[in-house]
Amino acid sequence: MSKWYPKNGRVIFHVDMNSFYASVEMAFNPELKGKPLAIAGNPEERRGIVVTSSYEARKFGVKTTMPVGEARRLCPNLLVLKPTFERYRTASKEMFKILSEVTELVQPVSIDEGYMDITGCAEQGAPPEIAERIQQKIFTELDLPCSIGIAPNKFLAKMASDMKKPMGITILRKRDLDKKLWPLPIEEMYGVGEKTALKLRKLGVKTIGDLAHHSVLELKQVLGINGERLQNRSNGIDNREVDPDAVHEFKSIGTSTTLPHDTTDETEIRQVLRRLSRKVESRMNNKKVLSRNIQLMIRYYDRKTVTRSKQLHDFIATADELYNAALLQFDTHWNQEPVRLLGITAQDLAEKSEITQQLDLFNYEEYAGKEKLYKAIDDLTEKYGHNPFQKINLPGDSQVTTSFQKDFLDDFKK
DNA sequence: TCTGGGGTCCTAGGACCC
DNA sequence: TCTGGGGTCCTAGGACCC
Repeated sequence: MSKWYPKNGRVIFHVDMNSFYASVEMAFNPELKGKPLAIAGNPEERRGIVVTSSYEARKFGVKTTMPVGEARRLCPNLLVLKPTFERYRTASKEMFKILSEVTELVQPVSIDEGYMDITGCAEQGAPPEIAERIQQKIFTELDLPCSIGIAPNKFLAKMASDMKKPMGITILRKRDLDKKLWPLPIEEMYGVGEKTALKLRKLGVKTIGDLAHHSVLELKQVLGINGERLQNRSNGIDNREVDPDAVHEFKSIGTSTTLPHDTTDETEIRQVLRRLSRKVESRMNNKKVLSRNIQLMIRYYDRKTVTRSKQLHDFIATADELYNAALLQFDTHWNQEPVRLLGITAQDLAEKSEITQQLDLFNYEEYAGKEKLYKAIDDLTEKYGHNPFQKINLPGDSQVTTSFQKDFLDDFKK
């Protein structure tokens, strides 16, 4: 047992669902099983790229991000379904529930993958046995295949889960690096994308092993701090912890849409911005957050993309406020060329409850029962769709309390 | 056949302050 | 007459991931 649970080390799992969206659709409709299937948007709306495909489709060369037209050409019998995110979210929740039964140290990283730290799970058996049980449970209860990587840290676990698919379980120990990790082409390393791979190739780095043994000085010159980090990873060094709370600490909420056709029509553009604002508003409401920095993204007909953001004086959350902030950015920065995509992202987020507590800065304790006050504010927020008090929440704010707010607070004075 | 939509992290320059 | 060094905030954009 000590062989599996070292005194000075960790045992990390990376659980990766195999072709998740396609597998969920197959679980939902078993008639799809065994058939070449792709999940993709609507080509008429220019959203027609493959998001996920079944292994049967992959045999024909169908790949993620491939336009549907090309996928159909490669695989004439391809079945194409639009994504049904509700199903995926439900399946995802069930999957993570199964992981949580093993340990609470589960960190979801996306809808279909997550890390687990099972260092303290010795009494549940050896790691490969635990992995096997998890895999079987997800398969029998949810009808979904997954691969699991077992390693002493996140990076190696991630690389391991990729090595055998579908339904693989792969152990990657430090002593296996030279045989299992280092021979892989540099492009397959997690964290190395197109640009970085190109730079590394220029340095003569062709494999992960080359990276592990390259001059760190040169790597830092070309890639900055990332060069050193990537080299550490390639040598199996990664101290990042499995953080179950990370999933709650989101930093931005954004939405974007590719227009059915490029446009310079400002009426149309405003309508789209309205729609995006409402969507961001509703997602912010769900997460009970406010934002103080709104970013507008414009992608032009030639795919050139600009982002323009602005730090605001107040925290905002309503669709109107989001729209106004986004429109201001648009009017200021649009270069009159045809627009292909628009996006609005709320950044610099803060929890509503924390902002409400800033009322304390204004010594509103003088008002009867804080809890009662907060309750009343919540009721008003519910009624109006936004917190009518947010404008007085920040110190140094030139905006004064409105008469409505004054009256309200006066009502609460003893 | 042209390339979606959701994110995170990092860098770099300018403004501003001490 | 010629300007250091450190720090933070803001903005824009790049790279990467699923």
